Amino acid sequence: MAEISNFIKTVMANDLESKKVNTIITRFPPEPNAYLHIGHARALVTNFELAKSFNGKTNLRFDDTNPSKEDASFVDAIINDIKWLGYEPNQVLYGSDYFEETYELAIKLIKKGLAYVCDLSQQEISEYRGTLNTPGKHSPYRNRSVDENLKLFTEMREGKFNEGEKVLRAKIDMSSPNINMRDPVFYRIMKIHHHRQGDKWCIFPMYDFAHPIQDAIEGITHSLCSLEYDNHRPLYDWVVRECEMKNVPQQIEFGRLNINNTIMSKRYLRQLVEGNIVKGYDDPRMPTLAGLRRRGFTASSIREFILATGLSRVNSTVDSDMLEHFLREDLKLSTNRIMAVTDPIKLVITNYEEGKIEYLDAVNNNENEELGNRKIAFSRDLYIERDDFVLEKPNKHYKRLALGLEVRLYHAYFIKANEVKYDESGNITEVLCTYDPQTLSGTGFNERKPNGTIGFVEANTAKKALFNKFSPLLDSDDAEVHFLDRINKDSWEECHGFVENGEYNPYERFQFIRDGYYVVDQDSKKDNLVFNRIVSLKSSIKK
RNA sequence: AGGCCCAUAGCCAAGCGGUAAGGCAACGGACUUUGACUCCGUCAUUUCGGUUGUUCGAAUCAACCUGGGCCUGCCA
Repeated sequence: MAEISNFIKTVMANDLESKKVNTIITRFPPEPNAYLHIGHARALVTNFELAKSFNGKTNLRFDDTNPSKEDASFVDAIINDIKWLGYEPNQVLYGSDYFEETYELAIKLIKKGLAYVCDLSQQEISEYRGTLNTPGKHSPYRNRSVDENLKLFTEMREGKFNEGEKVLRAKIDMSSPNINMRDPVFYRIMKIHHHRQGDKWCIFPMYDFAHPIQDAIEGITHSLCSLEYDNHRPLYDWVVRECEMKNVPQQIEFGRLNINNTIMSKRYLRQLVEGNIVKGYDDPRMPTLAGLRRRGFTASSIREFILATGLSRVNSTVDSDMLEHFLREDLKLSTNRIMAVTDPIKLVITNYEEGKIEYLDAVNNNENEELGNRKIAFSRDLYIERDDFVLEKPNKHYKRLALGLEVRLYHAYFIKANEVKYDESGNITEVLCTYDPQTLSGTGFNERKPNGTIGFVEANTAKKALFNKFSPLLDSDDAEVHFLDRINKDSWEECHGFVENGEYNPYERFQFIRDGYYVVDQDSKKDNLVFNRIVSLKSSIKK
């Protein structure tokens, strides 16, 4: 098991030391407006693993302070993904459940003279705020009396004003070089139904006010977030201090995780789903946890990937090879390896008895005897992968079949290619071979070395299968305009092939000997894109 | 440009004043019932973005420079 990044551990350890505390509580605060994707997994795994390593706990808290963007439909999916990843939240909480306390704290700030109701329009607030280079100026409403603010704020809550008419603002410093400190808005009016609170509220706290309060109320010791909240930390601390919260959480920022050639933006993922380019957030092409799960990724491989990849105060873009590496690592001992041919070419063993089918012993996994053996069919008529055959051996590294060469058929015999048949257009339709019965796998035959080992499937018994060659969703650098177009065209190639007719359980993972292909199960009742297998061995083809 | 943050190999990432961990990728080779796996080897010394400085000693400290990121929502 990999360990959590030193960067965060060190920060944490120092902090614990100075506070004389010996346990921590973290929280994972998704906004319920999308599915979790592999990028979120960094925060997710980090929060949970960190708590675990300090003997602490992690709360799941839905950050639902803006009802215009959120709805309940993502809540279950998020909980499900977290559990699938192997984590059990200490509590499942909702930011909106603290609205009453949050409101009381706003009153407290007003009484302390640190918050005021402002009548400026949105645009005016923006103008008064100043720019990066020039200080802002005070709102004309900044010096309202405590009593007047109290009255107005109460009326805001009672719904006496329209959206946009008034907001509650903190009174901090309009000339601060940190624009977040220039009297930030803490409450706005939104006459919208909230998925959890119903119509109880028409004023909603902003993230900057609500989040630190929620953390403090829950006793969160360390509030991890991404780099862009760095500028908000002074405000976070201000809120905790001025609200006189007993618990003082520490905000720690770290970089986001990206994976190359993978599109991670919520906006684009939403477009894919809503535009019906993919079949939902759990489509195997999606980088969501649900999509990766259907693509065959294991929870443990994702956890290990996140831990191994580390984190720091830099947004990182990790090679997708790394993700696949950890999947292979996880599957290599635990899965059966069955054979399949994605782009078939007929292979006939001319010296094998016509009409006979024999069943050979095949090891399910060379590295894990416990997985046992299975029987695979073998006969005169086989299919092999089209690019496992070439007329002439091109170089010394070529370890597949060519005319005149002998290779091993995996789990079976040595065969030698003697002749090729063509169709009218000159395409190869059939390779004629002879086999050597002495060379059966497992018999210890070692008088000759074959020019490699290739996979095959017995033609009469094989199951037809539809494969998709998966290419990851395109790079986020690509121009927006071409975005959907490209995904549609290039990310999904189908091909018809065969899988050996084994007794494997269709819902069990196995490794398949070609990299980058996924089996499509057409028989599924649900839809015809059920990916129940992961294809994870490293590329067996080198050009 | 005002403020803050960041910079170690193709990609991640340790290191926190004592002479550059590890992983992925790549490349040699051995082995092999997949070219996988495993094993062995290679892969930052005009070296840590650059330049100056402090120091017996600097990736680590300081200053400046360069490059990148974030911030002017009643989003989170």
